[in-house]
Amino acid sequence: MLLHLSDDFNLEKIKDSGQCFRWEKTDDHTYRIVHENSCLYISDLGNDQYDLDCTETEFYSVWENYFDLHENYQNIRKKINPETDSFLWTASESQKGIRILRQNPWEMLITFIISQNRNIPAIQKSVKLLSETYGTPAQDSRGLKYFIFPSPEAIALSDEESLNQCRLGYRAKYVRSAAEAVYSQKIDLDSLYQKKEQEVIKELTKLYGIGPKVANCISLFGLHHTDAFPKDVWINRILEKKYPDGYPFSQYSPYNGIFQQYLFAYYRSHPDA
DNA sequence: AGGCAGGCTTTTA
DNA sequence: TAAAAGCCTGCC
Repeated sequence: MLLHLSDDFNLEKIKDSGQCFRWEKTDDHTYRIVHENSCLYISDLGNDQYDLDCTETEFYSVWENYFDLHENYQNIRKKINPETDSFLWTASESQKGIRILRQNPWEMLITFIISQNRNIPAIQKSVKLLSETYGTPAQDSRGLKYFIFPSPEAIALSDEESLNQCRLGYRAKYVRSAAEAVYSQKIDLDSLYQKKEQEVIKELTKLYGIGPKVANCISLFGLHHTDAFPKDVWINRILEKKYPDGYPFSQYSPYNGIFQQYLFAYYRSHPDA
């Protein structure tokens, strides 16, 4: 189906923002995206037009929500004042087009445990290996195979040797432990959607291998708590250099997480800014 | 109690 | 060789 969008939407910027690790560029304008049980080819045709190889029914039941299209990002960016916060304004102008995807919380839990102390290509590699080892195969609209992200059960019951072959390193024990916690219902991820941010972080950091940074990533990217603010090495450098007198979190609530993405993506592409 | 150094698997640049 | 969307453990 053909889709016209007037709000911020840039596939390349979303892909490069480091929130999704199962996007694959298939040609200059097209990405193949795996989300839960579905797989989508989406092409940027220019002039705010997009071609999606799905039915309207599937678009409205799956992808409209996945891309967070009910939210107006242009409007959110109006909270940024170029006079009082020139750095965030520059970052947002440069990186507008990023959206916070509504991804699966269980997948984000595992993905961001894997992310610690690694760069993005290495994260993609492990997520791919996990999916190919423990996920269910399916066929996309072009007849090509893709893998649905593994269930908690599949990882919780996996044998140690094959899990180690997913190149998780010392994180393998964290991944297994998290899978066991979800599989045994020691933690109920869906219940976290309604809870307050502070409570969510508290629950998540109880899990082995999940500290404040990863918990905030799961909250932002898996539960769509747009006020969550992951502080990684890059963000800490920004806060030190650009906001020595403090960052105005309360002013930007409840969109701290969205603005964090602009800062993160901008600083990574302009490390000397 | 709370803070901090050291270690950790593997990949990437 | 160092750094990478960090966290755990042990020591003070």
